[in-house]
Amino acid sequence: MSLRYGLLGLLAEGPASGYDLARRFQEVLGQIWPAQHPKIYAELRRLADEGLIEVESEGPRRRTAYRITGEGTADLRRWLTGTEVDHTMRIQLLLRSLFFWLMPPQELARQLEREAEYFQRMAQLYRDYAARKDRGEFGTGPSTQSMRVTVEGAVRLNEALAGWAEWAAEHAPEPGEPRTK
Amino acid sequence: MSLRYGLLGLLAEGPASGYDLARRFQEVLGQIWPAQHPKIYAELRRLADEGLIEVESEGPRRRTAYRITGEGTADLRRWLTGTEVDHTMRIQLLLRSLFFWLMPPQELARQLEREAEYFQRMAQLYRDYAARKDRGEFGTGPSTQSMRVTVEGAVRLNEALAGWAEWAAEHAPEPGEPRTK
DNA sequence: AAAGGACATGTACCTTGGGACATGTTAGTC
DNA sequence: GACTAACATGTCCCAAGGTACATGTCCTTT
Repeated sequence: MSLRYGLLGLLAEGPASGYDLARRFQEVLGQIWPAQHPKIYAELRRLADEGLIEVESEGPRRRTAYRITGEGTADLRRWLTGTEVDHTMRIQLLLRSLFFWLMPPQELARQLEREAEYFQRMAQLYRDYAARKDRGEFGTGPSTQSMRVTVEGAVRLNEALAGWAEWAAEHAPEPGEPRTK
Repeated sequence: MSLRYGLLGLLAEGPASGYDLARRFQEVLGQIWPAQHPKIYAELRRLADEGLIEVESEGPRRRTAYRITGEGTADLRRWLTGTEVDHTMRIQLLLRSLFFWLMPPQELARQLEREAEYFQRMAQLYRDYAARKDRGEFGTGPSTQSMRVTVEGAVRLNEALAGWAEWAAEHAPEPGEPRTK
């Protein structure tokens, strides 16, 4: 249901087409909550069928922009305030880290370095985003303030993982042999 | 494929039954990489069919313990060193945070407080785990050292999210109205 | 002796997510 | 006038994940 409410939430900021929404998912939520366009278009049709959104305008190239309805807003608010937050994370690298002891030390060192770089890069990307936001580049309305909070979360998450990858490189486990027999 | 390699990796530490594996997934990986028992038993059968694991022993109550084979070890190592790490996260709370501006301020404050508590609690849980590990309660072998690294990651992640939730409460967005029309 | 709880494994179904493939349009540029 | 990039929407199928339901065993406690 998260994709559904993600779309509804983005539409609460203003009308948008499936293409717009796919781009915004990619930009802000690429790492946090990825969504492919086929799923987005399908969900939009379902939302429209249920009356939670409606067609706002039709443009060139079959572009169809939607707008959230009163019912849609109510449903979204119910989700936000009335349902439990799902705390599952699925961080594949952390799963892999359980098995670092099976990797050749050199290979492990190389991988951890690359990972640290990756998370540093992502953190910087979100920090830049936050700076632009703080300069007022995206306006100062409520939804922009919300976005700022989200971006802060992304920065902190990536920083934490970057720091961890560096720590892990220093605390790398000794290589070992599996108990095959 | 992650569940598959998660199981293979846990079996590399020593023989275990589906029930054991389900418990260990729950204990260490509950938050990081959840796995339900139906999926685990199904995957174990597939792994056995492919010769990556084999039956080690059969006990009371149909208990069937598996052991990893040489092929299984090779396959696991190929995964660890030869495939790209998947960086997607799917943190639902961060998705929700984009829409905090649609929540009544009081409700939002309450939710953020609960979330901060939750992440603090989880961080503490993993810190305790780390402390027991450092005291040598689980041995000192390579796989235990690996586990220590994983636990450190879990601690840092939860601390980061707890800190963020507190920060978010102080930087909560003004409530706003969606553009229904 | 009964009952409850932990042990142990499974089937079935439904939802979600990801990737491949397909198609056509409009605007800009060389 | 031809080409290319970005715009824009979709179908189809497979893989992965979650939940409900089902079944039976062994041990401990009352």
